[in-house]
Amino acid sequence: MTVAPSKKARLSVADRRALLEDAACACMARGGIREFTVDKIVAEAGVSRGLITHHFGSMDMLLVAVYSRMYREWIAAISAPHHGRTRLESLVDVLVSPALFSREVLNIWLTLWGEIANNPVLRAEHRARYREYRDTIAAALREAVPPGSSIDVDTVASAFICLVDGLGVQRCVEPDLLPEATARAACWALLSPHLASEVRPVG
Amino acid sequence: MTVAPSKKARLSVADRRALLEDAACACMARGGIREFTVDKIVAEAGVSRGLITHHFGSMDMLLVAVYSRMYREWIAAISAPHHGRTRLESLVDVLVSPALFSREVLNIWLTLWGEIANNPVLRAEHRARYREYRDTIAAALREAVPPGSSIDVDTVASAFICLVDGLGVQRCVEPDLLPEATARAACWALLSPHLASEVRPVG
DNA sequence: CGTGATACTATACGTCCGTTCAGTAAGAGA
DNA sequence: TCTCTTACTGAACGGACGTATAGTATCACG
Repeated sequence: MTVAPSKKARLSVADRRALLEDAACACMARGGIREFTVDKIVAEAGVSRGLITHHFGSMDMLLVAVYSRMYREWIAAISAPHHGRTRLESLVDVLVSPALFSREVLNIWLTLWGEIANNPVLRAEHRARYREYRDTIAAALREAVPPGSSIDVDTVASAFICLVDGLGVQRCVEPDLLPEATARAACWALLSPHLASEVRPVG
Repeated sequence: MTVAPSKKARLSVADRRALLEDAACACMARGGIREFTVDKIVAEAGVSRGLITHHFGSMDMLLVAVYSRMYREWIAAISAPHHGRTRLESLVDVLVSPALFSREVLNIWLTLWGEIANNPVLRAEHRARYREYRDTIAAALREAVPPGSSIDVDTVASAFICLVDGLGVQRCVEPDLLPEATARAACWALLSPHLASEVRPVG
């Protein structure tokens, strides 16, 4: 369970913060916001109770750090190099891959969304990150639309993000009802009508 | 704020339960799961602390009651009579109407999803309700697909539900970024390719 | 006009929450 | 080797949590 590399080792601020964020994510993945508590997180990280305040100031600030970290990793994952396929194809594949489309990861997102909706600090963080996310998808989309097309890639990207979010909800709540292939098909059902025919994968 | 129709009136079990469920929904709509507490709910309802245990046994059971109620009302709303339009058209309209597509209602759903993902009792309740929900949409869809079409309406209904869920997340987290018209357009973008051309509304 | 059933109140209880803070010890620089 | 900074510990705090329960008051029924 608990990773205890050495008994009394002092870590750099960055390393210790990362370790606490990891532990916080593990707790959230396990039981949502109810597991996001000081006691659970420090037990997971194998440190003392005072350390969260020392490094983050408050639980709210740790929550923001976790959110920021999740978004950063998510965008990095969908921006990963694509081997001999279109950017959009590899992007969709990554989104429905076990790395992102797992109950654990999605439970963290679902939990964070519930907090964003009710936490002004988190919402401010969200605003900036969402823009970056949408732009990444819009860029991939722009490469795949037929030349001279009049569609607004930002709008399509927004709708696509909504679908991906909804697929995530479904997958998190009832994983067996939504296999990876079905999710991928749903993605292309939304995207294909806007694309040049040669870039549409088989349905 | 608090609805206090009479000072010491004794209500029927059904009425009092409904009143407590209303109060619980109001709290959830206001601040998610963090407002779903005994103190907040009884204050909202204007009753004493013991009443939740008396009528529901525990907070967990109240949560299940709230979930059941939300789903019942949601399905009733999308099943409402449609005046001179196809069932599918009026269904989509209701889904993006202020009655359902409001920050308050969606905040309750978002909160409940987070709980379903981590609460076995709620998940069992969800399973039955979701089936009913999907069947309602599949029925409306079946009326709109071209005769002899080979599409699987259940699959399309599932994908559509995911999109609606995702639109709800987006709308709840950042209402201004997703106006009703955009949401409606996203719905039809997913549905239209499967429909007979004469039933597609203008984009 | 009693009288029993029970909707409802109000208090008390133990647990867990996030934060504070005085104290400890590790490790870099001298 | 000494010293100073600070990462880190762990106990203590006040408050909020859900639940249990003894007591009160209301209404149906006789």
